[in-house]
Amino acid sequence: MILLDYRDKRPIYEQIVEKLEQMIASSALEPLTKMPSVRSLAMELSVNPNTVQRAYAQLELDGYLYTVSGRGSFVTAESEWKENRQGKILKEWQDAALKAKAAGITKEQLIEKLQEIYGEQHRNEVSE
Amino acid sequence: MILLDYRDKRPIYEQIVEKLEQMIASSALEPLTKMPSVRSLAMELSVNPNTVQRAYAQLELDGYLYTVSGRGSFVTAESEWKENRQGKILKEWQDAALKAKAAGITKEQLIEKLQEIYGEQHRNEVSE
Amino acid sequence: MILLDYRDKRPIYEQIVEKLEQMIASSALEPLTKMPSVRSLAMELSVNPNTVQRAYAQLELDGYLYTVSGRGSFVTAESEWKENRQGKILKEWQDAALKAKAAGITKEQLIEKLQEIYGEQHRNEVSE
Amino acid sequence: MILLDYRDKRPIYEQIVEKLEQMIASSALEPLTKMPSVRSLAMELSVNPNTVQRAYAQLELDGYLYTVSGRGSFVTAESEWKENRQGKILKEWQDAALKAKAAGITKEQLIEKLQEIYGEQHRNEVSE
DNA sequence: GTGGTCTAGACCACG
DNA sequence: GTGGTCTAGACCACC
Repeated sequence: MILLDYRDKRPIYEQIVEKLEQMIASSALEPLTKMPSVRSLAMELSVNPNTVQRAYAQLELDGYLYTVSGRGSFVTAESEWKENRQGKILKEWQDAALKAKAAGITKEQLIEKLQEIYGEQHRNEVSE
Repeated sequence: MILLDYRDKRPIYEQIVEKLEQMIASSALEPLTKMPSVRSLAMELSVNPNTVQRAYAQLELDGYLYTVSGRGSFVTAESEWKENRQGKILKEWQDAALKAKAAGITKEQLIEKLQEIYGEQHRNEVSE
Repeated sequence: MILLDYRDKRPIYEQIVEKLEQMIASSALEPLTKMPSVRSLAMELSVNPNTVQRAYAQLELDGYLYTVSGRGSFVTAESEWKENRQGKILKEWQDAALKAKAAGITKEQLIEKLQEIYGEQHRNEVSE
Repeated sequence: MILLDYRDKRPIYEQIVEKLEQMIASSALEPLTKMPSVRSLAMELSVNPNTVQRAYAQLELDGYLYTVSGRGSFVTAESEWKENRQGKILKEWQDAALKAKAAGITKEQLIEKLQEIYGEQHRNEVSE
């Protein structure tokens, strides 16, 4: 389910975090679901358990998971992270927009691009 | 003029690159201007000359500077980087917009923010 | 395997780049092979790790390697650099040929030399 | 007559050497002609006299000039450098050709390029 | 262990 | 004085 890109310069744990975050945000992993254990997910991804551990820790920090000692990790209810997440993403987008403005890109150009983006219904993957 | 943030995870030389890039792009440093020497800027920033040199090398690669051994580094004419820069920045903005869409932020919200951004005449600094 | 010439005016890192480039281009180092670590190659060449690192960084820029922090550097698949490389080398050759023409060397002389070069099966090393 | 390119990464004295070499080789400066004095050429080029001095020294080493103390520098007779020059240029061309062969460029491609080069009668400038 | 960054200090070629 | 390179040695994040 999760595909790691070893040529990506970002650390692996970060890639895992991002994928799981997306899966949770898109409800592919539903609230209260039990996450796979650190060990089993590490096996599945052929990755060091430390790495998965780190990803889980990050996700817990960000409010996507909660961990019960001895029982495992679970997906939290939406409310915990939804607002936070949107805020963070919106802030990044604003930064990018400010840079665009500073670089001389017009509002009209950006709005046109927005129309394109929101027009496409079936591509919600981030361009690379 | 340049403020370094040592708590920032990004390397120092990259911060220097970014700041100088902005200054050049915004014409705070005009074409053909002589840049401060590697050593003097290093002193000013309390940083090792190697670090500044690395920043200059990167800026040269990106077409913002040209450098002549024994004479100094100079700001290039606009045409060399302008188009390239806009393309890069626009791409980053699109990625951010796609993420925003995926996170459930509506087109209307984004357009409203754009109005604010392009309306404000006196804040063209990138938020941090 | 790699011999450094300290009397050569070119920087050491550039010599390393050139040798490795040749080895990769001639498939002496096959795609996906793990390169020796920065430190180990530095030891082997009796050179500072920084110097090797710089060479690797250059090779990555040129598309011969990709490198993953904490895991090592790896040879890329052919396609990434092959075309680019041929173009660059052909351009150098044309420059040399134009100089030869300007110096009064005839087309016939050059063609004769070409016959020799492409006739010899066992000397494909660049003369130095 | 001589145009210096301050954005060229090669040292200035080398650019001067190359231009003068070309002028001598193409008989724009005839044998036994007196060269301009170091000081006057330095003035004309807006360059440090040391730099011109160095260029003259190099040209003398290569056999293009000879210097008579107190009288100035003079262009040598052809025989002194002609053979030498052709040899050096030919060697460079061979190196380039060997690299081309190693990069998988065929003899036919090179010969075709040669036809083009020797076909053009009016472009004997080195491509850049 | 790996690569990435940084410092301090040195030497060189160039102008 | 200028940029370019190199060394020796250090610290960090990641796996």
